[in-house]
Amino acid sequence: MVLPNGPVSTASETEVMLFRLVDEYDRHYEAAAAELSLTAAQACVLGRLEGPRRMSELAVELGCDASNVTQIVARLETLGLAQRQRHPDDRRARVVARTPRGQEVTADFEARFGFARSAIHRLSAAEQRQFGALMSKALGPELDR
Amino acid sequence: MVLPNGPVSTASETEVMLFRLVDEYDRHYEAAAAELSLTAAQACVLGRLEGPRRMSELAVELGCDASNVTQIVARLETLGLAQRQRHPDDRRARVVARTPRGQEVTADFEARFGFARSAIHRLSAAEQRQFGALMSKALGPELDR
DNA sequence: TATTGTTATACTCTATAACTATA
DNA sequence: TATAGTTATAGAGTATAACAATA
Repeated sequence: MVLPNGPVSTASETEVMLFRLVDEYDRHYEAAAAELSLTAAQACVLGRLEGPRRMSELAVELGCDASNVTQIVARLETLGLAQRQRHPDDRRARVVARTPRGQEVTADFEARFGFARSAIHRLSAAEQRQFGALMSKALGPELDR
Repeated sequence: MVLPNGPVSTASETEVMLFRLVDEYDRHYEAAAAELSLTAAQACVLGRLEGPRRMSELAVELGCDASNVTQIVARLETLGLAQRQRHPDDRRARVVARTPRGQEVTADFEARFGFARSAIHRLSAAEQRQFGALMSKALGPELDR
């Protein structure tokens, strides 16, 4: 459950909208994963395997402990969606990649998780640009990652 | 971990910004809770206790099972932040409310979780209105809850 | 009989600490 | 010695099923 609090008494209308936006986003994300019998974390990791990734890279990217990545990737491997191999240059390291089945599931997930797209497509092209610019400004200097 | 996937290949710039916005929101939420030794779920439930709430109400609102609410509220009770009492009119039901200490912690949490406010305050008043209107339009008819 | 909430159970996420293999 | 990853373990979120108390 990653739901934000409901609107607080001092919240502006804009804050309330932001809260709902985040809430809907997260709910749609989990629902799309569940439709494929995946947890959000599994869908999340699988989605990041555009190409072979090192375990450590994933941990940094997700901001979580390496042991956590180990477990999730192990599960994806059991499910036949990902595979670990030794890194050719550093035999301590491992690289994870999607299996062909993992590719399919990823595509399926992205098709189901249409929230971002469908939400944005309710806006005109000009509104989309405006929206992006406003989010960028709102996020401010935290953009570094 | 409720991180969305990284930008997919077909993602528009606007989608990428939305992804980052949601990501930052969730991270700040969890971090603020952790600073108070709370989990996100605990902070979430505590934040919803503006007044006495029925367990069943909370479950519906959070979109989760009642047994889940029982556990989280029980933990909040152990921590001295909330308290359950029998509903005066229906002795099957219970109402949960914050303790005075729970009030303090809630205020503290909201002060720490300044993300929404600080993000929005990077925008001018006119931009805030625009941003709110765009989010509202993007969310579309899902606003019913 | 239906509803509210709890308990028991099981699975997953997550982190910490200890460990193995490699550098 | 330091780094990459795993294993063992424990706390928490979550759902399902069975249950008690009340309606």
